[in-house]
Amino acid sequence: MKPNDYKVTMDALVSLCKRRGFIFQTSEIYGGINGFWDYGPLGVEMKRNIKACWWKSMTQLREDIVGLDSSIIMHPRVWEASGHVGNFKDPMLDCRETKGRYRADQLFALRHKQDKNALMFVHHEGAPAPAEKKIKKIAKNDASDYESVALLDIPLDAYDRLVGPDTNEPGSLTEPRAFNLMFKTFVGPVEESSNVAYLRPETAQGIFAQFGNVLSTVRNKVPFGIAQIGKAFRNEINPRNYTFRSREFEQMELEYFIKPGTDAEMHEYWVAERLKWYEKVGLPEGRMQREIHEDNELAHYASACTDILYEFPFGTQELEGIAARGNFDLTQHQETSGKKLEYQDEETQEKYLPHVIEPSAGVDRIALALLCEAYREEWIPKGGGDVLTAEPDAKRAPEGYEARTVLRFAPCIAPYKAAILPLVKNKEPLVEKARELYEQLSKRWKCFYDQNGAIGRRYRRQDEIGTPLCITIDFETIEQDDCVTIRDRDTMQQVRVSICELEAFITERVDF
RNA sequence: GCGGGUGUAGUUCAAUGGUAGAACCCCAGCCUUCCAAGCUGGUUACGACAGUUCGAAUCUGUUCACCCGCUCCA
Repeated sequence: MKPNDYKVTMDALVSLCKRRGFIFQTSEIYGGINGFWDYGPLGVEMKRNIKACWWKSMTQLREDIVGLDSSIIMHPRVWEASGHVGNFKDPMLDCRETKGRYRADQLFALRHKQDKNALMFVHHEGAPAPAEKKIKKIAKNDASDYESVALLDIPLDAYDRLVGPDTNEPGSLTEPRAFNLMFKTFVGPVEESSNVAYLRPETAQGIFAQFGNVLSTVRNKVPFGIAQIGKAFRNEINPRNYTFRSREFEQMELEYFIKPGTDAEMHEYWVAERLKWYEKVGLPEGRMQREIHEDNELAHYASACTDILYEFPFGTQELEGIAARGNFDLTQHQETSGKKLEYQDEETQEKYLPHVIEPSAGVDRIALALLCEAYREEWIPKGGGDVLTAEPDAKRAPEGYEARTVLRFAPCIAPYKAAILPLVKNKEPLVEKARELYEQLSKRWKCFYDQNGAIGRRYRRQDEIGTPLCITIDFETIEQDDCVTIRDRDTMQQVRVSICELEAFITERVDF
């Protein structure tokens, strides 16, 4: 089995994440709460590294993008303008039989004009034909004896006489329930409706709402972008797959404002840019997919949308969506707020609302993908030779081999960049030198100091948390050459490096 | 939201309605000159709440969480 073919099981990964402090269930001592997760000491380092790599690639390595950190709670009218309030306050209902889900306000029922206890036939708005057929077939009546009534006007105690749009038996429809995916809260200590506010369901709207202020302070010219990283909240109906679909999550969003008409070209550019970034943080092309949304799947304001997906053990799922949103959002905010958000093109003297390309990525999903991708169980031959990738179902390594678990993170993602290890701990000069080196290197990188137990055990422990480099101080370091042994996580090969060249050596291998 | 499954130590697993055990991990000490060595000692668990019972990890109910399949995912 080739190393790249290894496929982790979620059980093994979840177990390691807890054991080593990457991810914990939130408030676990109280039994947890569905859809929320905590990042432990290693997880938080890893997640910060993901965000730092993104932030650097956006705001440091290019001069056309600036950052923003907008508040999580914004004026409620932001969400009216964006469409989030209007689109998600609708009551929905389910069919127990077909498992279908419908918007209650889009359904109507044919009700017998005289017989109030007769069966009623539910149909979609403007499409009564199937229900009329059922009147003939099931109720043996004439459709002209029936009148159409909005489903929301049907009393709940009559629901057992409703025949659903896709069934022939009554009583399969549940009561309508309000589905609003936004978290509600109150601003100020008094809980009244005039104080209702929402936890943002996406960071993007903070960018659009501040478009004017940013534009007037940074003097950037179109095309230019505003980047933001932050928490967002959605009351997902069904959180699933470990941290993949959480109710509280972190987004990295870029709104890249462009000249109208360049949408297709810029959209393509950003899809390519983002794929390059994924490759750089350790998600190889082979496990990534692109999904291009067809015209009929697009939201009404979008002209193109491409999802970037990763092959998780539980299925191929979305990490990032890159949408061409036209000027929908700026138009909405301009209209709702009454404030001009136009951009003046200095060359043409033309005023317009820029169009926007929106690469929107989920930090937690990327973290999960990176963990899945990095996880390997390997069999190491005791006498040297080729390392084997463990067979998934094998309980233990074959004769002559030892098992190791390793997270093969890209170094820029690894929680610790290097472990500093004195070869033995009961020889004071070694410990002293190691501590000195640890303190020196810690000024530049997150490092780990460990003196406990045999050196081999310490190497394996670092393998399991993905530390790319182990730096060992031995007697030669002290007595002879002022060099250290650097052991590589992936190859397990060792090289001697002079301490004065150490920082350059590490920089070359771990920096993004 | 529907259906199915599972909850015992950090992890993986035991325990006939009657004293909750093991392995690995972890911690401390000893030892140790490069890939999970050894010795000694140590910490830590029945998801929660009710009920049945003289007695519940075990039986019943409720609930919470996680997993699988559907569903949903602006």
